[in-house]
Amino acid sequence: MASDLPPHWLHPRDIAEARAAQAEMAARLVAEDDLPARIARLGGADVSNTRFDPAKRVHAALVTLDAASDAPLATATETRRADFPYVPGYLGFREVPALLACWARLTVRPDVILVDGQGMAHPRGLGLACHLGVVLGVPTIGVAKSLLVGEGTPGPEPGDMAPLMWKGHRIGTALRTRRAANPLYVSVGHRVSLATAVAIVLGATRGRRVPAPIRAAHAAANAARLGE
DNA sequence: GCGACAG
DNA sequence: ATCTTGTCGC
Repeated sequence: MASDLPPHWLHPRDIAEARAAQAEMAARLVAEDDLPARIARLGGADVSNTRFDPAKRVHAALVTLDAASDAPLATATETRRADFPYVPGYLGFREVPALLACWARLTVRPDVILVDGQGMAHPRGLGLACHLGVVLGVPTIGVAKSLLVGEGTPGPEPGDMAPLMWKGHRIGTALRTRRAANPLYVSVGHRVSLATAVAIVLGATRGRRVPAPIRAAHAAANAARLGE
């Protein structure tokens, strides 16, 4: 399993090496639909950090929810020392390792994972969601609460959207999921088209700004940090 | 050279 | 990401 993964994804020595690894992963990225026609289970991924922690720990969480009821079907968390610092544009190298550990122990696997971070709406088209998706070979969607690059402002009503543009090309969709709340920035992660990604996110929102799978993952990651 | 900058 | 209560608005 780990044998056919890019050689540098785990511990790049420096930014230049990380960039090269992203280029390798970008070459494997699939931006078209290649997932079940009917999504029965939705996954959520998130990582929380401990402020001023000398051990530099990260607390990752992966959850699987029943797509129709939002009922939790499985949860896995992993706490470990971050082996890579937070550098805008290279978040995957900091968070993916712990998320892989979660995936290994997740008893019920989702059809697609909603990731708290950018997908292709990234300087080199390889945000956290793409990174996780390519390494796992699983469909993923990037759902960010703020921008890394690009611009686009949707109308005020839930469901309103605007193309997320950057340097003359479309990299995602700025989506209003709740009135009077900042938009969400949805982009392709892996094996999902942008249109499908947006439809899935909207379908998991239900009146709240952040879709249920990510809210659940966020709660699980915080529990892991505050608990033991 | 000066900002901007997911989590 | 994290530090933090009440408060304004739909």
